[in-house]
Amino acid sequence: MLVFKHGDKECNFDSDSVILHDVVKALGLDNKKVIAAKFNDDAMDLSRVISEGGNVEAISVDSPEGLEILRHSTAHLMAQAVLRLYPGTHFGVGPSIKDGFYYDIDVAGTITEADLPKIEAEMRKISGAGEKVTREDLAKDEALKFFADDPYKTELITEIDAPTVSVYKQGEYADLCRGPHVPDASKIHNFKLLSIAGAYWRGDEKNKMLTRIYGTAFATPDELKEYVKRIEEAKLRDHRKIGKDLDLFSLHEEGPGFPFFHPKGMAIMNTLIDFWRREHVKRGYTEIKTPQILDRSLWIRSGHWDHYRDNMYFTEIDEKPYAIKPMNCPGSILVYKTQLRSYRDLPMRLAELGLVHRHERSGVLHGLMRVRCFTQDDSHTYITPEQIKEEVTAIMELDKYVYTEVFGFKYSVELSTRPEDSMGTDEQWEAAESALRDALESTNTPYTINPGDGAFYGPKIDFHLEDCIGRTWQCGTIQLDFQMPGRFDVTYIGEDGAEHTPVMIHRVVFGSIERFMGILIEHYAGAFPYWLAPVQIKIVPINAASHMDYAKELQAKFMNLGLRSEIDTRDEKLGRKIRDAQLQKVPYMLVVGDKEKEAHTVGVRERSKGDLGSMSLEEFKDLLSKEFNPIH
RNA sequence: GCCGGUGUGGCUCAGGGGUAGAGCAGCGCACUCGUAAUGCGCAGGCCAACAGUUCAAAUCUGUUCACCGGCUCCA
Repeated sequence: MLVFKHGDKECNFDSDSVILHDVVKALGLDNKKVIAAKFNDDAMDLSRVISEGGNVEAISVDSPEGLEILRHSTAHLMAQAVLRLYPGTHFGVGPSIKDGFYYDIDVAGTITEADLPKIEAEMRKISGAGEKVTREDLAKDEALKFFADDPYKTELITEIDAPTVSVYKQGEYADLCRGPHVPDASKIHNFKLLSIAGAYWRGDEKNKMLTRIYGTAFATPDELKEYVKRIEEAKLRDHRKIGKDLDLFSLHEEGPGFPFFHPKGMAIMNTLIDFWRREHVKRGYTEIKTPQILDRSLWIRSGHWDHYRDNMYFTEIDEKPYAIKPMNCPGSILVYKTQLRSYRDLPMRLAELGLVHRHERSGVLHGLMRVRCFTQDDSHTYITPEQIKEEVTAIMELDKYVYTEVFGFKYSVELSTRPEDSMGTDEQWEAAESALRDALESTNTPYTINPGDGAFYGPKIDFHLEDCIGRTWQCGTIQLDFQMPGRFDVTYIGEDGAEHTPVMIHRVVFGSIERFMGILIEHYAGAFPYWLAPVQIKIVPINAASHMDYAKELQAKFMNLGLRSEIDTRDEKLGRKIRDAQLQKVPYMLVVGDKEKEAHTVGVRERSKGDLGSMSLEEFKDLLSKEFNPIH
């Protein structure tokens, strides 16, 4: 007799084996949403035959686990449809991912986005027919025979470290797969194929490029609709579109990856820099500036020639080789070394807004997010080994303030360890890594480890901000460096009167100012908070002729106060001028007509609150002073 | 760099072997207007570049460049 339990419920079967679905039913757990079940914590198909007792739970399609199974099964459904439409297609891998699934396929000829509806229609046909999904366990050699004409599955099977593998079949399609899956295709209704792209087999660019089809599936039609809407909203926030609409920056064929900033984009960037400088002065930093182009020998000495050459640009001056800087550290070191330094000078925090150039492959360029030249809000901090923890903690504090309090981002922290291509000894790396770990743990900062992703000269703590679409962007980083100081004979005189080698911290907060702006544009959807808005106040005269003098008088006052204002000088109707100011996302619109001109007031309209009525200029300034503003 | 797609006036896009079109923006004129689009008119493009096929190319072919979606890489 087999005994099954779910919580305090129990059922018995007077047989040697039983189908899992029957157990689920007997325990009263079955309903239309159930697509799989857990037996002793292992997720399994409902059709699985069980020959021992144990704990059983139903997996519903609206649970995270169920959704993952649904999407995985949808990938199989798609594969079956593709096989019908494109016989002879071979299949790579087709997992479920965050927000959906993909399948990498090797198809004769090409599939384009225009073919997706056709594939989707075939999928609906199969789903409508309720194609059964069945599982079979095969010994490895049987499986190899079964998939003999499929090079991808053969490669996968060979690497599996188990005597048997499972194969899922639905109609003419069969796939090597761990499962579990929905019992039949009729469980799959709410799906959509999204896009098509190339992807290397097993993610290795040395391998063949397969065709990847992305899609998604949800438990309910509403959730699918919601998701599609979210993608469309994300498109509206695209910083490349908003950057054009709000006249912030542009990109040109003449300089791919080298963004051009327009006056309004510079207003934002300069405000960010203003904020950055104030914050750094408060925290004991001083600022330097080092050249764009430096002798190649410097880059050989720093190790960049050996480890970073492929990303660098080179040039020649008077027949001598030079390099365009991809990082600011060697320049900073030259500044440090201009004097003999004492332990009393440390920590020495040399900040630099350095414009660096890095060669990026053409296919990766993306608006402001991925460019070939950008400004790092860098600092190189020279400390004694004893100061590591305190200094790293202080930087983490700065990051937290900037990310959450000023900009309202969520972020996560990663510790990246030694990469393959790196310099230094194991002991140095171990010491550096444990110093960073210590700083993270003593501040109770949750973090994950990203093995092998450190810089070539040291491990790092990375800060990942989450944007409106849930994408994460690496911004801040804190890198511990035991290499450069030694390479450049950087020293300080200790209390003991002897020469010592300082530890160097490389760190950025914004990361790249250009990219940070891109993230902010998407984060705010162009509606920058008052302190950052490129145009803070739009003055809207009701009548272009008779109210212009007053409008100009107001603007002069705002200019004096250092506020960014514009007058709409067009001979248009008021409604039109308001609409355009709204579309430009200007925080405050000041309507001025006869009434205001006479009473020396302004009609205030706030972009999200609407008309606030007339008030004196003093009252309006008072209103502005209540706005969040970290540079006051 | 790789795979696929795209490239037409400032912007968004239609057209597609017979010599280029719309809406918005711009300019002009009229209206002088109170919180999300006033009307009429004018002007603006060697259809990404270069080669080729053709009597004829924006349209077909090839190459290059840029952009878009991914992959790999990355701040």
